[in-house]
Amino acid sequence: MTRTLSEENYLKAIFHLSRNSKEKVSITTLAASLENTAASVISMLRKLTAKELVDYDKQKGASLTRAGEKAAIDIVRKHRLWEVLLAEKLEFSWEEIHDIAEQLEHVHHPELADRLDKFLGFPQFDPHGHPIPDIKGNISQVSGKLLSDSTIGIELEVVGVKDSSSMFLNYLKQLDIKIGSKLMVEQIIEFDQSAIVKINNSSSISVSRKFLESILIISTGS
Amino acid sequence: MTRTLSEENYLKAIFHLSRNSKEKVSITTLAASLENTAASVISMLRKLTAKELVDYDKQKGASLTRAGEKAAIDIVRKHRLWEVLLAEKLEFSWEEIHDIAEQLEHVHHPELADRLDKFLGFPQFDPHGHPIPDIKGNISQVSGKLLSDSTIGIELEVVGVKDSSSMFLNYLKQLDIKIGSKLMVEQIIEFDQSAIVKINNSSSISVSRKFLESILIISTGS
DNA sequence: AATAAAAATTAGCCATGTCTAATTTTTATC
DNA sequence: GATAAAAATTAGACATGGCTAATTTTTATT
Ligand SMILES: [Mn+2]
Ligand SMILES: [Mn+2]
Ligand SMILES: [Mn+2]
Ligand SMILES: [Mn+2]
Repeated sequence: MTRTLSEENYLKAIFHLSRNSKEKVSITTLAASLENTAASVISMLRKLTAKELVDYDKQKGASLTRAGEKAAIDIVRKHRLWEVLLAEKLEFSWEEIHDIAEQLEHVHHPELADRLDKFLGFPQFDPHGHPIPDIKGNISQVSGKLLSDSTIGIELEVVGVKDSSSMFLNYLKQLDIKIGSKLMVEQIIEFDQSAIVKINNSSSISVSRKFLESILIISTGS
Repeated sequence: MTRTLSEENYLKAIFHLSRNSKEKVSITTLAASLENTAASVISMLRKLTAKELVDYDKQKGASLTRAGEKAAIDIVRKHRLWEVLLAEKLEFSWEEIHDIAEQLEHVHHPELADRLDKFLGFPQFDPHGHPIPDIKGNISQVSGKLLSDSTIGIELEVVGVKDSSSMFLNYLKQLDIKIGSKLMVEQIIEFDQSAIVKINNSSSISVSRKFLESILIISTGS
């Protein structure tokens, strides 16, 4: 019952997509997320259904079986632990680690994740602020809420990002925003839901709605 | 010009096989080494020849071009660096690391090997006693010679193994032989070239010719 | 209910990397 | 030099995981 790289990527995609919306995942959504065609998605879902990793065809949409979720969490755990190693031990930066971890997450060995976990000192979050599933598969609550859901005029602290793409992270680097940075939403522009945000108590910049929905914060001030 | 996993495994196999015999590698030899059929080997060699990583068809046998050798050394470097990380940082044992490194060696990132190298303190040899190519691709000489080439009655020290399979390494573990262990060949049996070997100055055991050809030693005594 | 748009599905094709079963060289051996 | 064995090659097939181009089904919109 060994899983191919493609199978693992599908399981992970379904896992992440059903986390957000809490719903069954449609073919179209999966296709967009994996940058594959709907036809390809359907044939893979059939394969995963046959392997009893995915429930499908019942209604519209796919969801993970217990076994599928277990497999997905295992991949996510490996992905995030490798990211910690890459960042903390090998000195890679925020925007470099994700793509390497995409490859490392598919390395198979029954004890690998646990050894990494121990070596790294059982980290709770990866460098993007995402929770690392523990050895039993329990995932702690994401700390923080979306910047788009925050109140105007309150001091906020960045605790994570929702988007780990190097495109987004390079943008943040340019703005000198990282985990721990201070933000304050000064104004929301009604016209397009963009905002003026003060960074680290110095410069104020204009950012898009999409930006606001990609940053996780906690409020730390008045 | 990105390489597939299969392509990389062929390059590595040609590299190792032509190291030993210093000759061009035959289809049959490659097929045996990769556990593929001769037909498969031929079609892959065509592909690699088209990519100018392999010279073929000139005479009997394949060899690496300059570019092919560079690629192969890069893979070997990654393999051995990962083995050091697995053994020294993640506490995996001798016989576990090779199979994991077989997967890790295919992870692509321009700086990964160098970061690993630095983090590990620029190790010269992997846990099996094999030299790690440096950043420029230079490979230091294997220290030691084969146990089968040693003189009878001289104290020897194990500095490496020629066979990194878990099968062989588990056998060594059972015999309590590791790098640094002391050996002495007491007798060679003419009949089948097997030998009586004293281990760590205590028990003597009988080992096959194949065994003698799988251990690297230096002489340390009279 | 009729119709249009969106989503899902089917059918057929393709590249990669394998394989088996001939067949053709090449190399040894008498 | 003839002949047998070994090695290389060809031919054709198959599994995987993609794709495009219909077609069918479902969902919305008047
Ligand atoms: Mn992946
Ligand atoms: Mn991450
Ligand atoms: Mn490999
Ligand atoms: Mn090794």
